[in-house]
Amino acid sequence: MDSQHRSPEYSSLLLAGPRAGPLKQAHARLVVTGHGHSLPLITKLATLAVAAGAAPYAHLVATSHPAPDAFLFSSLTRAAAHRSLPRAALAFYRRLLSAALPFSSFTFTAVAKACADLSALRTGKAIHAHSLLLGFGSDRFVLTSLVVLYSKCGQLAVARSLFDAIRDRSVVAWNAMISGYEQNGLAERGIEVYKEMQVAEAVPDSMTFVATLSACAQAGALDLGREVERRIVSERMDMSVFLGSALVNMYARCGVVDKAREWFDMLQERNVVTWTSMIAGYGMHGHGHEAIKLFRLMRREGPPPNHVTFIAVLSACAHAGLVTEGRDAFACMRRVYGLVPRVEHYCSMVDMFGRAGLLDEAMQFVHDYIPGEPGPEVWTAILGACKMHKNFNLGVEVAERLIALEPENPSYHVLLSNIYALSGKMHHVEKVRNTMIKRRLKKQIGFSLIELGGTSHLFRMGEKSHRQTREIYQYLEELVHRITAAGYMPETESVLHELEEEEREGALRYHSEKLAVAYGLMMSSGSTTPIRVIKNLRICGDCHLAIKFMSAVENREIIVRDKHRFHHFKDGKCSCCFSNLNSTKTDHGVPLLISHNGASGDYPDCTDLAYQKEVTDGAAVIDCALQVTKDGSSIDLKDVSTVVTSQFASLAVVIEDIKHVAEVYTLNFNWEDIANNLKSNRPPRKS
DNA sequence: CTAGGGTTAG
Repeated sequence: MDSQHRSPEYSSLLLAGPRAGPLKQAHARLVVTGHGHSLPLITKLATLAVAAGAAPYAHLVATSHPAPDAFLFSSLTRAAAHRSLPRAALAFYRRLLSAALPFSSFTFTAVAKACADLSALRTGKAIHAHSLLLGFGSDRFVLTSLVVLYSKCGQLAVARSLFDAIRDRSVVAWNAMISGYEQNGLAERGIEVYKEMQVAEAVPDSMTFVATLSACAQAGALDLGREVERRIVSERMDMSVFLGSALVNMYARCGVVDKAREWFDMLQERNVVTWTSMIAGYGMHGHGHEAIKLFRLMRREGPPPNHVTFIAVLSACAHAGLVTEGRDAFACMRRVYGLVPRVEHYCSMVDMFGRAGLLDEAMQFVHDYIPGEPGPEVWTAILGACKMHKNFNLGVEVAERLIALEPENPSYHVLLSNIYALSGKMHHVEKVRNTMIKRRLKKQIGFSLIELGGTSHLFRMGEKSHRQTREIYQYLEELVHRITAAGYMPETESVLHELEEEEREGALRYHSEKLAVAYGLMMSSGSTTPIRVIKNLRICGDCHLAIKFMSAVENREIIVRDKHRFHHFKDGKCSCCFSNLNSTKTDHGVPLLISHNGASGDYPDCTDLAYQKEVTDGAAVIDCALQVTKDGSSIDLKDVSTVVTSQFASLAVVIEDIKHVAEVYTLNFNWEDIANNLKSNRPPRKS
């Protein structure tokens, strides 16, 4: 609008835009016309160069200026962070430091994002401390960027404490916190934040819904997913490709494939993620043919598939026994799309041959296609096939190879003992067991969840803490009698030491998934809605068989989502086994609400302890640095020590963190004085 | 003569 007020030089820069070639021409013009030292022009030039991806050139332009100012380097820092050039952003930030130029909060948001992109926790902490030293400790933009930083580095407790410290939280801050939990596998906590947001009457935007739907997908929280969908529709939100994909993904991963497809068809815009989510949804539920059909359509009229698409396609083929289709897909991956297969693709292929009983082909594939020495993932896939098709000699060989590769990994010992158990060599099973005990190797603990009437019920093997324990066990006993009468035979030997499974002899009938399913059936007899259970590990072979029978004798659809996929049990069959896949009908109607926590949540493990420690340390750093005066030149030692000694446990951490800031950013403090002062002001120990 | 921040899908 005011282009007539701008100099021709400035206009020529704008005209060049974020393109390296034209920018260099404009640069030449600046030099020739004598504007080569104009800071505003050089700033615009260098910033555009960063936007063009030419960070080294921008760096050269900026540093060759005789008197660069703060505006120049902070603009460059921002531009680089924005273009996801984190290393360049940090380099420009260091220029500001070494030139002793002033900082603004804008610089910190940029450089925090750069650290987040790099997952650089140590540098990120130093930048955090530095921002505190300069008095930006309560800037809501800086705090939000730090929430993202600590989330990306897996430090959720620190992220949360910073989030809590934000006064007047913006929707961006809420979104960052929801997505932070979700990305770290703590979907339940993300959902809690979404609910807190409602209570706080903060206004959500489309990113809020995208993040929340992802959390729902991860947690299997179908009811909340539907609620979010209703809001999206009733508020007439713009259906961006992000939002659309999030909806497809939510429905697909919650097991409502038809609804996922409805959205998929309805969307105006579909990209590779939308297509991949839908294909993966089909594959996960055993609809291999649908997956392939959609993949073919994608090849004809969709965006080019990528690595993730091929993982979905190959896994769908493996589970549906579509060997020819899988082979074709694998072949076109590199030839047509130039994608180099990764270990996941190799594993899916091996798994595919293995499941189809083509063990020789699997071995041949490993030999012909996998470059170098195959990794443990590939051997594990081979082993799965050996187990399935009872090839004990090869199985033992492979398991021993795996143990040699990673002696401390408990799951390989479990696999070996499974093979021995299946082949009836019980004395070998005992030997492996003893080895595990001697080396203190423990299996992961499994649990299953079912949500009824808005309350989530968690079961571990042999769980006795539920208030209806007696009824549940009684119900399960009766159920086992009935399925036994129908022909069920416990897979005793294999279950005795099942893969990644709850163990303890004689307790196989009380595996967590059996308890959860029994509870669901008991509490809803007479109903026709499917039973939905989520398990954190893979379902065990015996439970798989038992639940097939349960679906028949109870005439109920039972859906179990395990670590890898969905199992739709109906009429004595499961959707995951292509050999008995006759009915491919998906669920419909209102299912029992299921909730699930991916990692810690209510489930007692060591995570919460770790959280406690983080909170203390993080709070101490913040409190301490807040006591430091704004220009960073002097510290009131008394104030610092008062605060820090109240957080006595984390004294060392505080000193270390601030020291690190000083080293990197050449701030001159007298560390010995500070340390001594802090120590002498320690509170008396409790007697 | 110079901008303007932090958050999204498999």
